[in-house]
Amino acid sequence: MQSKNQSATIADVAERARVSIATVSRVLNGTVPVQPEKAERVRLAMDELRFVPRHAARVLASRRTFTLGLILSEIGGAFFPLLLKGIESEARAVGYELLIHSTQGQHAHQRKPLGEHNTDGLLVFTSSLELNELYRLQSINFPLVLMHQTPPDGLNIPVVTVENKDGAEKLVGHLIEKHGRRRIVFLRGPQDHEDSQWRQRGYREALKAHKIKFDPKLVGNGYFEEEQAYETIRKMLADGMEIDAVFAGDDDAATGAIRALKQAGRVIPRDVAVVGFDDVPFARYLSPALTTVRAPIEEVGREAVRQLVRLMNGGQAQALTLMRTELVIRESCGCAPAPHDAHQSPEEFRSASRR
Amino acid sequence: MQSKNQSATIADVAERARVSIATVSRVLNGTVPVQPEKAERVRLAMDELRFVPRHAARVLASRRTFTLGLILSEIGGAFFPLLLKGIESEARAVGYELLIHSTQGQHAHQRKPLGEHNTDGLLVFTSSLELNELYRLQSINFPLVLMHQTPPDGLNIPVVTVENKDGAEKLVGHLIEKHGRRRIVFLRGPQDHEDSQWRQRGYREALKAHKIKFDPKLVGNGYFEEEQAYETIRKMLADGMEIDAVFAGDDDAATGAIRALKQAGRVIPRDVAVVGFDDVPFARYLSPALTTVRAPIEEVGREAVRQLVRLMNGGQAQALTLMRTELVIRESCGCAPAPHDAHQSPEEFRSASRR
DNA sequence: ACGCTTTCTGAAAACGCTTTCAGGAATTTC
DNA sequence: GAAATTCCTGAAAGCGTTTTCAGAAAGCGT
Repeated sequence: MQSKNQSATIADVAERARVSIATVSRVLNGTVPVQPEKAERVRLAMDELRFVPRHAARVLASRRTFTLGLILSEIGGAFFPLLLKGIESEARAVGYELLIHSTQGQHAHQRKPLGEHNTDGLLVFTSSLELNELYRLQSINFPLVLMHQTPPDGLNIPVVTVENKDGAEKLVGHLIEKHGRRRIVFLRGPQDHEDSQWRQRGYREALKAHKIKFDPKLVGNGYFEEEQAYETIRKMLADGMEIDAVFAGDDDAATGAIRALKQAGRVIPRDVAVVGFDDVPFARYLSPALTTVRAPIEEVGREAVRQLVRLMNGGQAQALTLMRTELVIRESCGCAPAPHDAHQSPEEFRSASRR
Repeated sequence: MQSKNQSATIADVAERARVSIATVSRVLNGTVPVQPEKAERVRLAMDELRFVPRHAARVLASRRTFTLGLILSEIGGAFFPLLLKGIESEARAVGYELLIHSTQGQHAHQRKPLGEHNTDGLLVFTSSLELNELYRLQSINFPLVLMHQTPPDGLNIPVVTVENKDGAEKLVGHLIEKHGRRRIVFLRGPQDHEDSQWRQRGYREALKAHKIKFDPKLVGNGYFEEEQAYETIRKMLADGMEIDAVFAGDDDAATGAIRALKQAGRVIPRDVAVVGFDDVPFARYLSPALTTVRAPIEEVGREAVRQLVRLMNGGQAQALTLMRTELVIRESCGCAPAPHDAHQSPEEFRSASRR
């Protein structure tokens, strides 16, 4: 029955174990008890034939894919790997495979790469899925969890994100209170990125709380990217804009801001303080070490999977999961390095002692 | 026929367009010309019914999954996202979905998560797949491409990797020739990581070429991880070992080495030079800016997909694709920073924008 | 107008599983 | 000891596509 270069099927196993294919399926899935002796025969036959169930057949018959999809706009930056790590590890823990797709800007595809036809549920990062696709999936009751994006009007999709506004407010407050900064640039992220909008709100509230007038000129585009942030700060400096701090939107942008400032001969943090957001792994290794806000990104990924699993099992998910963020004070805001700080460099001693 | 909350099938479309399901399938896949008028009716019906083909049914019938698998030991470090980005973008470009699985140390799973049952081909990073599974897949002629690992004896699997030995040799040579270092530590990666072995070979050849006796004590474990490297260097220093340079195995480990050295009060590069490998994005932002070897990691990912596609299409793949590496001199080796600041050399601007 | 290709089409057979259904054997209940 | 229950099993009906096969329709050269 089993041709030599064709992998074994459940029928081959059944034949060899002298049972029906139904029984083989049962020992495979453990759905219903099987007489131990037969079960053993089946297991033996599976081994001998090196039987591996065809996933597609299984999916087709059971209408479950045991796969979940992750859809995001772009792979890149220091943020992404953390998120992915959280998602992947949790998905694996609950026995799901992970299908990844990045839309990479192009929203136009007719045939949707990820959806009810190949996954049991979808994790959607920021605005990587078109609105009407979101509506469609919701309307067929397809399990969906949003990350870092609240659902559009009329949609009731659980979301997992971090406490952006609060973090930004504390961060900017710190800059004002502890370091007396008043001309603080904000580098916003991509237009449709909700994190950016919340952070901007936090920025403005901090200003307001300290009676500093909001100056729209101090808001520039950082796009959460090193290069873009570099360019924006470079231009501001070239235009002779007076600034004494930069809240860079995220850590990638902070990196670019630092580069531009150093290039222009500004000393950080003496002349201009720089702070980021996220606390990605390399933030502490920047020079000076970056003051930022720690966002539990990996945990966001894990939690999103958990919520999705609840949904896929027919349960209810929490409408909003807001992860706490935490201020991480290092050097780039102007705070002195800790006495024996492991990350301190000679150069950093210098700028610190000059103050 | 189509119940309200059940998504449409090809039969629903056929009925509405008054054609057979075979015809629907044909306009779906464009396999065989269909009378334009009918084709239009079919397309209309598909739209109206919001028809999305069930992936599983398609896979089962066609015996192709249009999915490729990526299997790796761990998601993490600065290396991984670059690789993934290359793989994902190329996979998308050639119309394949990407299934990801990390073995995360545990090699014991009986049921293989990725294989011929759910993918058309597999990308295997380092030694993330057991030997016998590799043999099994090869024996059934399953398309396989190895990344950063040469195939075990008897297996003839194409591999894509980077020129490790050459890069390491040049790097260590530079340390010796230009900076007169002679007590150079090498932090090796995980035991089974081939990159590490080649780099170590390059390290030894450079020593030999300059008539420096190899001292096994100077070889420590870095595991390609910040924390491990930190610990190893810390211990070496605490033991009073005399060293004047560290070749850290990779950039992550270099970061840890730098931290340990700074903490012990050593000035980099004056007292101890530090160099890494890979040139991950943050390498240039370390302080001092890291001298390292640029490995075209993203390109490795892309090329691996290309080779795999050739294999999946029944063609021949190149047995070995060796990507060139390139020395990137910055400050941590002892070379003077560029005129204004190391973060600003035109060369670095360019490469920065590449990411 | 006649055979002969060439195009297009539909019926039906896979593809390899899960799941329902009904029945036989074994066990329990009274 | 008969009836009722429980437990296990196999036959067969899907799951939703692609693909083969044979035939109908249309085009072509003479």
